[in-house]
Amino acid sequence: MTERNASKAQAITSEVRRRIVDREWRQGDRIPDEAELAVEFGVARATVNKALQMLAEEGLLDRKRRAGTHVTVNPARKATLTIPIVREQIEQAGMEYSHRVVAQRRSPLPADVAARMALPEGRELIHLRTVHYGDDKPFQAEDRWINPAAAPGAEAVDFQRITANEWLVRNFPWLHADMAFSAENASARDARLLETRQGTALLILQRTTFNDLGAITSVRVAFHPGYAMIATH
Amino acid sequence: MTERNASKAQAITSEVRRRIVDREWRQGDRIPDEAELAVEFGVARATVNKALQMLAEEGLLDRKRRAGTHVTVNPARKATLTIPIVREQIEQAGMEYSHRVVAQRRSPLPADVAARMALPEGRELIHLRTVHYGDDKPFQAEDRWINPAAAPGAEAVDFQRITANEWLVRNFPWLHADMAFSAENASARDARLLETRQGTALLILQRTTFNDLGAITSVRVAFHPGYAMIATH
DNA sequence: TTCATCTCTATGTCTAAACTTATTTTGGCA
DNA sequence: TGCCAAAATAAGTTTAGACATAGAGATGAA
Repeated sequence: MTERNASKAQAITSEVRRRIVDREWRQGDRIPDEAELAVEFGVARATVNKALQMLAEEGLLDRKRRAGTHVTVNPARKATLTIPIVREQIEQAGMEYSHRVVAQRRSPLPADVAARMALPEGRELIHLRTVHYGDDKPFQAEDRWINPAAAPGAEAVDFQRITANEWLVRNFPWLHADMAFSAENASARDARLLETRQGTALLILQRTTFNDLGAITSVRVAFHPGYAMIATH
Repeated sequence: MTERNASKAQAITSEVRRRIVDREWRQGDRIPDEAELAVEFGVARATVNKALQMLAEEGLLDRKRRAGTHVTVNPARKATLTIPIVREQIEQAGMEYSHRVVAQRRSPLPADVAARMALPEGRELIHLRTVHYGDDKPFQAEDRWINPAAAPGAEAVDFQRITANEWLVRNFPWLHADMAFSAENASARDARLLETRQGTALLILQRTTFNDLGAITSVRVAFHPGYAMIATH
């Protein structure tokens, strides 16, 4: 057993992980079944089940009824990204947060955003452009569309006082989200808002969220040059 | 209850999620404790516990002993990214996969990579540059360092036949990984390998993996222009 | 042979009950 | 009033046992 101060299930995941990493159990091998491991570790089968399910979710094990549990051959591993709230992220970095609403109006939806939101092109939504600053240096520029049909009350909010993201996240939890990372050369507008040169490579995060009434919001976030989105596993 | 054909725990997560989305339970509200919900749903407390733990992991609920379960106020939601194996990704898109090893040699570790791998600068590792193609169009260019101390046998592998990623992933499961996404303007080399123009914005994935012997490999992947990394939740 | 059907097995799920533990609440004491 | 210790509480974990079910393998019919 590897761990000391954890739950039994945790200790079992650690030990199984160790056996895989140390290649006692090779990729593709079938490992002993739950009942056997329960005996080996001196715990109930439910405990082994919990441990192995965790490792299966992690992508280290493949489990199938009747076929048993195998060490994954080609572990296409997963990473969890936490998308923080900008203000919290900036404040955690010890900087002073501020933001500026560059534009706020009702506008007809352009085709690309309409497709992402599964709404008809030309529908009038709230269109918002905001720049977020850390210690007065541009941190990210967001271009957001908000659907009042799925987020009633949005028209009445003063987004100078509370950021759209915070207001939405606090009031309209979503059921489903699409997300994509890409890179773009800064447009003239991006460059102006982020105080950089046109053409600079920017990390772009495009995210659309949905609840049972449809798309809530779709946002394109352009991060300041050099920004890296970190994930650890 | 919302779901029909799922487990009881699943049905409970759906129903609780619905109550939150429909704002029957508002952000910050304390929800009934496990015992009460168990009675309401007519299941054992363990089943409610499982359901609520799932929602807590998702970031929708905050749970504390004695204090009870609350709807998260500022859900900084998580997204799971699956980092696929290039070849599988290309083949799944219906394209024909091929790759070319541009360079393979032992070289002294530069400072930035050394820092990421927690190895001394100047240590001689295997350095590999590979381009992966889909239907003969460049898909990604990778610049990889492999530590034979953590991945014994790496020197003897013919990386023309099997890609480094596949060989490593199949033979050396990792315990820990660091990952970062960023954007860079294509260098002259990037541009040549990806058959694009210098300065084009490229999505860069930087990943370092570790096992109990230390850093296994550190790789910088430059995707072809326009590539987007997708996550759904 | 090939296909359909049956059987069996390892995982999936649930339950009731017990015990553990973090944390809040309280109540007593100074 | 302020502080500390004790009690209470809600979640965390485990257990033994049961039943459900996917799906691999065996069996048998065509």
